[in-house]
Amino acid sequence: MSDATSKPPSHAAIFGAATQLFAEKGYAATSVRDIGAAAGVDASLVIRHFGSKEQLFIDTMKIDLDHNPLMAGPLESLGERYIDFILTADDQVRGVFLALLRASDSGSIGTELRSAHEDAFVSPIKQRLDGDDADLRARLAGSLVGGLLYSLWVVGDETLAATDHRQIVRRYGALLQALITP
Amino acid sequence: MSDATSKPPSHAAIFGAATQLFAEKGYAATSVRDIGAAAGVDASLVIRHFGSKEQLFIDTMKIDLDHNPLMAGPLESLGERYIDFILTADDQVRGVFLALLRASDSGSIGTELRSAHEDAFVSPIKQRLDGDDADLRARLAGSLVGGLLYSLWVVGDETLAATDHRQIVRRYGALLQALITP
DNA sequence: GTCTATAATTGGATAGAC
DNA sequence: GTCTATCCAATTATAGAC
Repeated sequence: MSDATSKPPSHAAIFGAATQLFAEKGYAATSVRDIGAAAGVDASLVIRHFGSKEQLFIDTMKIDLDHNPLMAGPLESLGERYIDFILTADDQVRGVFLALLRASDSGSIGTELRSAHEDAFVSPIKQRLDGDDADLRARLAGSLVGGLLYSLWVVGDETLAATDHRQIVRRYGALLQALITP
Repeated sequence: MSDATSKPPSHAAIFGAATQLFAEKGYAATSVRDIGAAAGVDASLVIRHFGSKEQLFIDTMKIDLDHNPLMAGPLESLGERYIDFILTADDQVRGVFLALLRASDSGSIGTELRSAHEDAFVSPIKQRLDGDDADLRARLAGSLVGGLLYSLWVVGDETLAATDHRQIVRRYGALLQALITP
C-alpha cells in the first residue's frame, strides 16, 4: 500500500477484468477462470490476490456517482435535475447496480448494496433536507429513485425506456421534488 | 388437466416444496435435490414432472395479488390505499418478488418478472386512468411502487421498515396519488 | 509472483430397472 | 410413476514446483 512495488501489474489487470465482467454478466455468471483469462493470468492468481471471488466482487463493485455539481444547485429544481442525472448514468453504473442487486442474497454483498444505496441515493439528498422528518423523506426519495432504476434496468420496461427523457424528468422529478420541498 | 388421474400426488408435493424453497432461499441456493427431499420424493422425479429446474421455477413463482376490493374503491384515495396494501403484503409475495428479481438475469425468468411487474403494479392502475399519458403515468406508478419494495425488501432499509406504516402511507401514498389524479 | 495440477464438492439431467 | 445409479460438466480453492 505504501511503496510502489506492493501491487504487481497482475493485480490491476485482475481488478480491471473483474470490474468489467461482473458488471457485464453478473456475479454468478462470471467465474474466477473467466476473470483470470480476461486478465491474461492464471485463475489461481485471482484467489491469491483477493482471497475469494466474493471479496473480489465486493472490492470492485463500487458505485461511484460524483454528483457534487448536481447537489450544489438550487434546491427548488433538485428533483428534476436528480432524475435527469440518474437517467443519463453510464453503463458502468448500471452494471454495478444490477450486479449488486442480483447478488444481494449473499450476506456480505447485501451489506454492500445497503451502503451503496445509502451513499448514492439517500445521504446526498438527506444532507440538503431540514425538518424532523428529513430522514424519512430522504429514505422515500431513495425508494423513488431506486424504483426508476428497478423498472428501467431490472424489469426492463421498454416503453419507459423509449419515452422521451424530458417527460420522465418532468413527471417523476416533480414527485421527488415534493419530498425535497413539501 | 381434464381428468383427475393426470396429476399424481407427487406432482403437487413437488410444486408445494418448490414454491416454499424458492421463495425462502432463492433460485440459485435451492437445488433440485433439496426440492426432492422436501417433497419426499427422489430428485429425478422433479425433472421428470417439470422438465427442468428453470421451468419449475417459472411455474411456481407467480405473484398472486388479489386487489379487486382495493381497485374498486374511490379513485381519490387509491394512492394511500395501494401503498397500505403493498406494505401489508404477505411473506409469500415478498419471497416470490425477491426470487424473481434476483434470478432475472436469466432470459426466460426476466420475461417472467416483466409480466409479473406489469400484471401486479402497472395494469391495475392503468385501467383506472384516463388521458393520453395514462400509460406513462401508470408505468411511473409501477416504478414508484416497485421502488418501495426494492428499498424495503432488497436493500432492507431497517429504518424504513421500523417506521410507522401510516407515515409511509401518507407521504408515499400522496406521491402515487399525484400520478393517479394529477 | 506465477503457473501446473488437482482436490473436493456440487450441480442438473438422463437411462433403465421395477 | 418412481427410484437407483450414474454421467458429465462446472465450480472455488489449495498444494507445491519453479
